[in-house]
This record gives sequence, structure tokens and C-alpha cells, in this order.
Amino acid sequence: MDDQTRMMTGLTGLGGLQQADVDPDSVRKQQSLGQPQQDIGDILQQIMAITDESLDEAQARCWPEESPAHWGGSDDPTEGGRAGGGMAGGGLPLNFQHRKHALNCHRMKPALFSVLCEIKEKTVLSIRGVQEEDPPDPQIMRLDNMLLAEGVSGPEKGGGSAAAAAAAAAAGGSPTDSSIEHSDYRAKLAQIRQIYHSELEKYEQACSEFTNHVMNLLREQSRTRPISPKEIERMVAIIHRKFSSIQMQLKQSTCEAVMILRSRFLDARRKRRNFNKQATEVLNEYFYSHLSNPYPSEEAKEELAKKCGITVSQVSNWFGNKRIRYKKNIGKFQEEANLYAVKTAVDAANVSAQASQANSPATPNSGGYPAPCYTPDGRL
DNA sequence: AGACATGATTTAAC
DNA sequence: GTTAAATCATGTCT
Repeated sequence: MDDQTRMMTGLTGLGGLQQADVDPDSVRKQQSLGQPQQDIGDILQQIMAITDESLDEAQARCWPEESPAHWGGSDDPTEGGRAGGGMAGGGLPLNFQHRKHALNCHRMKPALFSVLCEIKEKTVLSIRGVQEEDPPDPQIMRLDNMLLAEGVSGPEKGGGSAAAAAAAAAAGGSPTDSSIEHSDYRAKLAQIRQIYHSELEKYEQACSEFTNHVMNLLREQSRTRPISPKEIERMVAIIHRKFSSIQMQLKQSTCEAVMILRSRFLDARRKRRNFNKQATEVLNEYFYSHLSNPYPSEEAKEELAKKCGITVSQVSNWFGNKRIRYKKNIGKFQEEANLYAVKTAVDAANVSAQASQANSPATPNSGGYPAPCYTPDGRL
């Protein structure tokens, strides 16, 4: 069904409008008779008065007493029915009601309507093809993706993105510290999320309200001038586009807020925190008990990381630093090495005592130091 | 404040 | 990819 037919289908149901009445020739004939010329002036004036009314007036007025079916659109009661519900004409100035009634019952109305239809057909032809199916805005897609990735839009996932969790995990320091930072970040992100969603909801509500206003107005006007469903669709699309540009601003500022939060969080992470005593002890124990080959395997690193509440790469950093610093100044670390050697020996003794076995635990470096520090490939 | 300790980063070699 | 080595940046001690 093309535009014109749709438009006309939409119009055929107009209250009291008969096809026979809309012969353009009859208009011209009547115009030439003098009296009808005044009629045309009247009716035009009335139309102007109605089209001058404010949106609020139109919205408040709701649906006319007669059948709303003349709009030619859906007869879904939910669609625009809200305004049309039980307030037909209520609360409006009497003169307005009179004017409207006079206009609708005017004997010239069908003729005028048909003239308007004719003009419309021409203009519809000329504007056809102007409307385009606009593709999804790449910028808004980018914003959407980022908001989704940051956990602002999309389903709630315990607050915070995977990136945030990783950042928190890498924050180092005691587990308590990192969890404090993490929860702080999560709380702030949740706040941003909440603001974003409430604003979005507000915009969506405003959009649908405004769309209803405009649709009601157009429906009302469709009684006095031809308006095709296609036109209403286009108008709705224009409104939606306007509101989506407002939404984009919201998304943009939300993204900005998240970026600021993240950069602050990362700055905090950048601040070096010394590992806690227990973590350093665990790492040193491993280092001095494997002094002949202080290169923990991936599995050993993972276990150490777990024990110390730090990441595997932090374990790697620690061993890297430790090896080089130990090698550079073995003398300085002698005391520390002794301490841990004793510690290891005592622990081992405890273990064997518990197992009621007198056998030596045979730790790689039990008692022995300072062992030369070799790299895995034999380098010194 | 300055020295030293220490975790992280960078660079180059493998 | 890992590692050594140098270096940076910050924490901690005096």
C-alpha cells in the first residue's frame, strides 16, 4: 500500500465525509456564487484558530465525541486512548467547543477537506523520498559499548566491570586494602549507574509523553486537515531522534564520569604499597629455601600469589627484584638468609615431628647459604 | 629532609 | 613468553 492510498484510507472514515461530497469542482462552483466565498473565509478562520491553539489545549481536550476511527491508524485502546479516556471536552472553554462543533458541522468542511487532500497529494509526492532510514549512529554505538563494558548499562553484575576487578586485584597491598579500594570503586560506579538509569528513564518517559502529545494533536488536526499515518510516523521518528540526541549527551557525560572514576582509581593503584609482613615472609621463605634455583614455576607462583593475596605478576616482580638485589649484595642479605634458613629448618623439624619421622626433610637449601644464584639457563 | 627499602616499569637479551 | 638489569616512584625509617 503506497502513501497516497494509505493516506486516503485514513481519510475515508472521516466523520460525515462522503466521497461524493469532495468533488473539487463543487468547491469551485460554490466559490463562484458569492455567499460560499464568505463561508470559505469563515471555515479557514476557524481552522486557523484551532491550529493556533497550544499543545496543552489540544492534549487536554482529548478525543472528540465522535468516533476516533477516522484517523485511520490503529484502534489500540492504549494508543492515545489515555488522553481520550473520560475527559472528552471537559474543562475547555465553551467558545472553543462551539467553534469546533461549528467547524465540524460546517457544510463547506468536506469540500475544503477535499481541496486540502488534493494539495496534500502533490506535496506528499514532492517530499517522498526525503525520509531516510537513518543507520545506527556509530558514536552512540561506541558509547553504548563502553557503558556496557563498564557495567553501567546492561544487567547488574555485582557492580563493576571485570576491568575494575582486575585493577583491584592488581592494586597490591594487603587484601583488606584492595577490598576497600574495590568496594569504594564499586560504590561509586553503582552511584553513576543509578543516576544514569534514573535519567534515562526520565528521558524515556518524557519522550513517550511528548510523543503522545504530538500524536493526539495530529489526530485532532486530522479531522480538519488530511494527515497520513506515514506523516505521523515521521513526526514520531523526528521526536525520537531529538530525544536520542539528548540521550547521547547523557551517555557521553556518564562515560566521562566513569573515565574520571577509573583514572582516579588507577592513580590510586599506581601508588606503590608495600606487601604486608606475612606476604613478604612467605615470599622470602620460598626464596631462601630455593636459593640454588629461586625461580618458581608458574604453579608455584600461583600458589604464592594466592597465599600472599597478590597477583602472579607481582610475585614475578618480587622474585625479579629479589634475585637481582640479592645477587648484587649477598653480604647484606646474609642475616636475612640465615633467619629464613633457621625458620625453614624449624618448620621442617616440626613437620617431621608431627609425622613422627626422624628423617631429614631435605629442603633444597636447608642450612646451606649463600648458594650461588644461578639462572635457569646457567647464567650467573 | 634525606637515606634507604621496595614494588613497578622499562629495556634488551634470550 | 621469561629474565636480568637499570631505573622510576613511592613508602618508611631516622
